[in-house]
Amino acid sequence: MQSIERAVKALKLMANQGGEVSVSQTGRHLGVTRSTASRILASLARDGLIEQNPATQRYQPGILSLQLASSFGRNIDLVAQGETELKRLSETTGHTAWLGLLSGTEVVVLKTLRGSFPIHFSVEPGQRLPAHAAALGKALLSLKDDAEIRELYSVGLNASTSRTITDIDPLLRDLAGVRESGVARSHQELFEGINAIAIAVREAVSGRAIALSISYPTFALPEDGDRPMIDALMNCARDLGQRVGDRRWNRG
Amino acid sequence: MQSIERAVKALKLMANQGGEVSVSQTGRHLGVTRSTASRILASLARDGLIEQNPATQRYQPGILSLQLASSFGRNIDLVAQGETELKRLSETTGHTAWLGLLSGTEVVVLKTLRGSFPIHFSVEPGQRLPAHAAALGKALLSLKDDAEIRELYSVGLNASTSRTITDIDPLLRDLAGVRESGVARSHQELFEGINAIAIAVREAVSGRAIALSISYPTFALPEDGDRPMIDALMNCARDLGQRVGDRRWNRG
DNA sequence: CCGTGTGTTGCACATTACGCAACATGTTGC
DNA sequence: GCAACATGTTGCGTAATGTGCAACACACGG
Repeated sequence: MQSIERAVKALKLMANQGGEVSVSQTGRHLGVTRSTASRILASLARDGLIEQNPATQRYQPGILSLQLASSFGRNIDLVAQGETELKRLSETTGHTAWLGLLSGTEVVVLKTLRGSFPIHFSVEPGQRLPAHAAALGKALLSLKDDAEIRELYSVGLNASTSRTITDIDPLLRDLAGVRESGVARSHQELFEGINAIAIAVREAVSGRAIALSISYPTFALPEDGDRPMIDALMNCARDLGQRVGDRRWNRG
Repeated sequence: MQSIERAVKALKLMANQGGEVSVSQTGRHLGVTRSTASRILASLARDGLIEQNPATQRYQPGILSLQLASSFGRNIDLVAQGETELKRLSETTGHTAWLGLLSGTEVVVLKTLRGSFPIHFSVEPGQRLPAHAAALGKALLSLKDDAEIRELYSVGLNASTSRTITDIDPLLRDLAGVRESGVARSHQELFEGINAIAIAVREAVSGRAIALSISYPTFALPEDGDRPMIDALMNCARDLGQRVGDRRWNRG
């Protein structure tokens, strides 16, 4: 169904462009004339999925897009259960708990929940982070095999901070460590002054995976290490895994 | 563009059905055969706007829908400014601050922010509430004239609690009061044990409107009335209105 | 084991979306 | 102030595209 697929591609472009596209831009991206692009966007706007900014004439997400997104995950057991786990995680550790899933080389943040700690950092749900720089992302990448990861990163790795891993081989070594220890870390690799730890949980039947994570300011790292936080994280991940049937937790 | 409009209608159905639709159901709703419905949904799923639940074979919102929604409002001044206002509102009053806009007879909740008060109640962003029962909704309805409101509610008013206004004439009287005082109230009309106050702000050029609101447990209503909360709310609404050019605040 | 419900795929037809061109409306540069 | 350009929208004729029908595959229940 050509026109619908073009329409969805236009929406994807919109999401990638920070929520605003022009007709011409869309036409170029889709390889169609401006007339077609105009008609596609007008059709999408007809029921409020997107809307045209009267000032700029550009198109942006509409109310319907919000309503759609609000029911995301409601019928996905892993996500619904994961969201309840977040509360426990932020309460026991006192830091910000994150939930995310992988989309290409990016992590989509589904939800964040701040803890009692006064310093707090997070992003809006729906935002994307480079997977190779985020703990969430590395936890999820570690579920894939090296060949697939090389394929994903054939275009290269962008740096977010001076500590970001920017070559594929060090990344694969890091991920091997993640598989062994079961925990992914990012120490200021995504944001200066922010550390994070993460664990992925996979649903047995569907193969779908999400990751739970804790982020905290680098200066708040305890003298005796992050072991307590990791234990809290592991408890949550294990409970979630048992409920959705992750094999890794169903051994003993 | 027929097929795209059908596709958007399918998405709308999905949002109304709590995030899951079957092919047959969609076909019936659109007045097309199952084959067409199947092709429409498959096309929407191709780039991840929706996805098919492998267990139930039904379709549900996909990752792309989240990404779209996350950029909603980023290019709408009124919404962006309103979100920053929420913080001040929840901090000064200690209660939960809400931001919403009208869609038909429903309020779409854009964002909520809890205050310091230990009891807290809210819904997820993107969720919809019946406008005639919510303070947010009544504030927004009060911007319309009676004829239009009668038209909107020609189907009738559903009750959410025993205190919900269920007839059009009392609603119009209530809204007349809102226009006069500038503040909309809902005392347990939407949820038992929850009160709320709200003020709408309109953008001068586009005519777009949002509402700011505070909700609090009924038992927490101070002896001396809700005047302090209303003042806080009015301050925020006034500041927001001045920044986006609401005429009501530009007199003196 | 049959009956019913569901989701998907070929196929032939004609409905529908396409590019082209033209128009309207800014926006930029001299 | 007037070109020169860029952008968004609308008719129109053509042909590509989406449509219903029918058949198939599969799951479920009696």
